[in-house]
Amino acid sequence: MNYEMIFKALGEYTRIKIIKLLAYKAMYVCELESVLNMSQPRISQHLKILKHANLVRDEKEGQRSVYSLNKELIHDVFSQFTGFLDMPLESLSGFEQEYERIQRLNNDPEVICCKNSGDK
Amino acid sequence: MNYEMIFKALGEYTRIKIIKLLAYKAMYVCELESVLNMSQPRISQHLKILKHANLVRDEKEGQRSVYSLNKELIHDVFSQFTGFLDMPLESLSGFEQEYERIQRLNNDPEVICCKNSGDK
DNA sequence: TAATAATATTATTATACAATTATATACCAA
DNA sequence: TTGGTATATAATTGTATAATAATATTATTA
Repeated sequence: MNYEMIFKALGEYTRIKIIKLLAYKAMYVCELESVLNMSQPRISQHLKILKHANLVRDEKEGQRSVYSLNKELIHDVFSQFTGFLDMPLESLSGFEQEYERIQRLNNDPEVICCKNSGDK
Repeated sequence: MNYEMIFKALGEYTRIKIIKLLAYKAMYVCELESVLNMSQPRISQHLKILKHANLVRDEKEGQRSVYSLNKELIHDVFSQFTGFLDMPLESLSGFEQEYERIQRLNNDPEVICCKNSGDK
């Protein structure tokens, strides 16, 4: 689960509006266009970003595309990120070096940083 | 609750690392600096963004600052955003025009968009 | 098959963001 | 009160992102 990509996709006003509308109901691009009163390329490009983050799905219907919200992913990313924060550091891939450096800090705070009185 | 600001703050790799470390324990800037092995201004600037989003708090301790994670906000933003998605459109401030345009679409699909056969 | 509709993609431009370097501020200790 | 430590801010540069305008692609229909 790529938190950075998903939160980045969520962190933009136009995309939040699109997500909210798709939460209401699945829509064609042209419907989003009229409802949001925004240009078609603008909508399409934001939909592309949301799709890459797996936040929406699309289905071809002739010449149209119906976009729908992937609510499960939103639920999952929230619960998994909460779990990620609660997980012990030493068991997290991607934090090996950080965990090592924290251990070194715990053992010998003077050497690494905060030269004066290493205890808070 | 400013979803855009909060999700944007969450959507960056360095900040995710900082958040994870602060979830482990509150830390000084200089500790984050050594643990993440990143420059001090880089850390400080990301902390500033996180603080503006209310994701972290800081407390002065002499010349140092202890930063700690605001876990409640993370929990709140997740649950409130889920609620936001489930909320009926008509009761949402900021979606008045969109709601109106959707109603118009429902009444007369031909006029607004998707010229050919307005039903999916 | 020509014309149009719906969507996607590309090019361009302007703005936002991240990282670095340099500097400033505040606190502490000798 | 001088020197050093911890943090913050400012200036700069490079990259990423968003919006628009223009074009391409695909499906539909006349």
